[in-house]
Amino acid sequence: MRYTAGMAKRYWLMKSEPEVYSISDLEKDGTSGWEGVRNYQARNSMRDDMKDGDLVLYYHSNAKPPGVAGVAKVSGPPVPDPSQFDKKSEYYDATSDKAEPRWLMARIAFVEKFAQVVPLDVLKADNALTGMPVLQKGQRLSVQPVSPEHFARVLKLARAKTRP
DNA sequence: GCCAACGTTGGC
DNA sequence: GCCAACGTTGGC
Repeated sequence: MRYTAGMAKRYWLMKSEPEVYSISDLEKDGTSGWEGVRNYQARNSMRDDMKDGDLVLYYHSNAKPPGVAGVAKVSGPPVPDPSQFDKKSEYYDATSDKAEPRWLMARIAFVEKFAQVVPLDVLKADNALTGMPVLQKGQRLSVQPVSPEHFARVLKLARAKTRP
């Protein structure tokens, strides 16, 4: 799919540890549910604000180097996170009601894997990205809003990377 | 592996 | 409702 910054209503950044689920895993699977978020602010974003077609910066945390590895898009409406009802899952939540699930998750689809990760230190060094939430010290939120300007800038940095 | 920052829990 | 203790995140 061809896309440009500016075509989505809203932009997001989602963090994943690549050893757990990387952009390449998403590429292989095509789509994926964003299971295991147990933070209310992140859940609220997925439940209330993420809409079909919104574009997502796919961020690799706890990686070498950490940084934005590609782009995904929100696919369809939020759905209950199945892991909350799975007793074998580390994300099992005995207090969640099946009729009124506590944890809703976004579904996302693969869009693009960057030729090279745009590393965190490059993001931090870029004046146009001042104020971007992921760059703030102590920012642990796994689902974050991104401004259209910041999204476009990160895409540009990804495109500017020299190819091997 | 360390540890600062942060969110959640639970005693009171 | 306060806040200390605890668990987790995530860069380094």
